[in-house]
Amino acid sequence: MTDTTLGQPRLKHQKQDRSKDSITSTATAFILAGATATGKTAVAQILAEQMGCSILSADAMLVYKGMDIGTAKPTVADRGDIPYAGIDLVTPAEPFSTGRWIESATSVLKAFGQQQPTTGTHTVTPQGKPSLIVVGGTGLYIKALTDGMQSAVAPPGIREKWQLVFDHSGISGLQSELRQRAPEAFASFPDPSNPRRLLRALEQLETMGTLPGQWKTNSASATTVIVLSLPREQLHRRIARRVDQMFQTGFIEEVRALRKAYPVWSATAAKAIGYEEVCALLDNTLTQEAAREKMIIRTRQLAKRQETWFRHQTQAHWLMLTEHDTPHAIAERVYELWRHYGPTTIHIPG
RNA sequence: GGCGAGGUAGCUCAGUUGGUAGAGCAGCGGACUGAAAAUUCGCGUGUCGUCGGUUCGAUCCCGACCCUUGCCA
Repeated sequence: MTDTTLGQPRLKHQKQDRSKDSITSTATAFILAGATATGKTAVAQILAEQMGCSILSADAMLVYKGMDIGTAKPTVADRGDIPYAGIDLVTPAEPFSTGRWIESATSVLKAFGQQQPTTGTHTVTPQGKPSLIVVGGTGLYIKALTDGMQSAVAPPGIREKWQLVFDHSGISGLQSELRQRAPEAFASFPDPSNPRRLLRALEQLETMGTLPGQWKTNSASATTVIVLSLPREQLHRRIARRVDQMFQTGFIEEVRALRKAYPVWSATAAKAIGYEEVCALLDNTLTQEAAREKMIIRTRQLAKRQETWFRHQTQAHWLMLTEHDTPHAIAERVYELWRHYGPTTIHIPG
């Protein structure tokens, strides 16, 4: 089959990377990405059923238990018999991070790694061998998976320390701290007015002695992610429709119940699109029409940022869709592309 | 119908003592290494309601008209 010949150079390339890092094992997965509301969840479900795969969600908001309607999480009925990982990992009261997601993903991959051949013939559906579909819109999670994120858990207190610097002396405080510690790195810092990145850079510098730089495995050229995309105007229409559906299917009630169960939410969960607005609605600081409007706008802006990420940060094959394409038809096209590219090899850390 | 206020970017508005105009939001593009649905950077020509008048020159002053809005009838 043509799959294997196409897959060959990639495998060689990745084996080289593997030797210079202390990565012990690999797994393979098919990766499906795309902006929010492009329909990737339904497509992944169909493909998982047809191929006998499990699904690993790469989405920063599906990790929260109970945040279902507003995150467009597939329902239990939607999921059928397909095992899902990467969802319902923590409560909205707990903070979450990319690191925690990788941790969780790693344990999933380990289970799959043992069942997968590391080299040789990869077919799209290895007979009798369950395979993994990674689906999601959080580009950083996918890239962390495919390219290997430098790992270091900062000891508690360090971020707080730098946060304090920021609170007291603002962005210029962080800038001068970084300039002092790493002048040449600061000079070429990509966006020096971004407090998050400055803060994280200082945190990492203190913890690991290095700044964020090279990805661990430079396999971007070998990884092909399928990205679903709709024309902007059609996507905007779908977003508006989906937000209205959320309200019609009890979104406000969901948020009300969640607040009762968890009076205080983590900073990450509290910023979720829709949840922030409906909380404001319940606090009477926003009308329902204003909440709806704001949700639609924020979702559109998210979608735009997601597409920017996939355009520039991942080796992607874009699948241009129309709103008239059915999930089954899309699934068929994705399947063909997966046949063509073969699965992506993922290095499992540890 | 009378009196007042207003009609400027997709929206909300600022402004020009007359030399053809700029903010916020939206939109578009970019960045992104453990907060990522986060955070952050860049991009502003639009018959200044319409038609006349005054003027070297009008979006600005004057007149008429159209539309919106408030109060009084």
